[in-house]
Amino acid sequence: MNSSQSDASNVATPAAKPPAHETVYQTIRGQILFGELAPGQAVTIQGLVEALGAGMTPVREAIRRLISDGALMFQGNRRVSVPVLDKNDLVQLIYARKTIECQLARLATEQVQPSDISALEAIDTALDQAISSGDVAGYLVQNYQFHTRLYELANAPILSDLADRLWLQFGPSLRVVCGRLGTQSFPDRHKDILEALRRKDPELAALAMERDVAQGMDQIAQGLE
Amino acid sequence: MNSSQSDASNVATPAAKPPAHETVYQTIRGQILFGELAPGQAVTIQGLVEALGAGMTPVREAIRRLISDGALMFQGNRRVSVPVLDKNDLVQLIYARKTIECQLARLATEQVQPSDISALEAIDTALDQAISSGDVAGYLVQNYQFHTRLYELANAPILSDLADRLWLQFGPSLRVVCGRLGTQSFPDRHKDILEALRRKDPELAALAMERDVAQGMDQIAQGLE
DNA sequence: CACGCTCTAATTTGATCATATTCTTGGTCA
DNA sequence: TGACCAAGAATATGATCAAATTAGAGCGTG
Repeated sequence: MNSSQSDASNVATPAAKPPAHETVYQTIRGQILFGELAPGQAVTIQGLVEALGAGMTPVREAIRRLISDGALMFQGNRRVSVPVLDKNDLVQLIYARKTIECQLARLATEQVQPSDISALEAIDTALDQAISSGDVAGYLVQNYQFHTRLYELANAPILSDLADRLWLQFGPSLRVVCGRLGTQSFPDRHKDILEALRRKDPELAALAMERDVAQGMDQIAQGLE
Repeated sequence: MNSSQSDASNVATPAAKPPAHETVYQTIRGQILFGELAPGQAVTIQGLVEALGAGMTPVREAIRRLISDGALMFQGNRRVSVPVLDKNDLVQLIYARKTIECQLARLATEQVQPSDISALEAIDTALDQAISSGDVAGYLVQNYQFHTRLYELANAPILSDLADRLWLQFGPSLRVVCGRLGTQSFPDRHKDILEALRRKDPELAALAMERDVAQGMDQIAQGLE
């Protein structure tokens, strides 16, 4: 009868430890968005089991989720790899991002509070610092954070999920491009988005978002040669 | 020598039996789209294990995929259920369906072949028969088939995946509505889509698709009271 | 004689299952 | 009413089976 656990865990556990498969999922997801996994790279279950020190079942479940997300690809035989985008994929992603994320920007504008704007400004400041210091990984994280936080404001979980899915698909390619070009050439469209939020002008926000999306996807397109 | 399998199995096995988790996934997916699972219904792993006669691991993986698809919902504690749509969800689904599926209709129109139109007409005929005979399940299947086949023509896998995801989310609710109202009140917009395909007019196809989507989603909206 | 091809064996990896552990829940008793 | 307890379900592990890729040896040919 060890009291180490039962203590105060009855009514409300403040942070009921996340299941292993969730932790594994978030870890791999982060690696795909920001980190080690590059387009075309093969992903093995047993490799992840050893790398993450997790069991086999949680890793398998996480991989299934990521395949469903479009973040990983099931290669017909039993191989799994990070997808490589072609021109056609990119055109589709551009269309989807523009329609979905512009709408999220509109919805967010209608509901935004001053405190929300402050939080986004803080992220944008961190983003600027990452750019000026050439911190590619930091840039990617802050950029993703900015969009994610903005979309949370829209109170539109279904559209936000769709946007997340899209980010997982172009994330690896964006990382490769940024790794090649560095952070020097990013005019910051987020200032325009923030200005639109302050004015509470949905169409202006959508326009700024469209430019931001176009710019980011252009980077990737150039990276494809 | 039976040529069913061994023939030419060196280079490319034509139908190398799908893994169990794939089979289970497709089965549950079908049940969500057309069948037994209603919005709000609880789904247990062990229940599916017994119902499908499958092992536990494949069922778990299939459920993770379906949760990622938005077809099932993870209820915080370890419970899983079929999501219930509210008004806000429906508004988002309508926007996403219109933008994604209209674009798919445009792309399909640009690439459609006469044989493709014939195949779609055959599906539409079967759909009409299902409507006139009051076969709700048949209507749902043929309707889904019509859209899926059309989207395959667009040669846009990323957008098609997004559309599939959306269908999985409103599928259960559509089924409930159809079960209540029967099949009598469905003016068939597919004829307009087929006409646009024959004329190779992308914008006309997009318009017809928008009407079809609006009509279907309207049914669900009325079902929500 | 050397180069290349194919068939086979071994290793690596994925798929599945049986089982132990942990957590939620509903009932029961003080 | 509140807390404890038991039952059932989900999570997680490791082992086992099956499939596929790779490496290597043997054979044939230029």
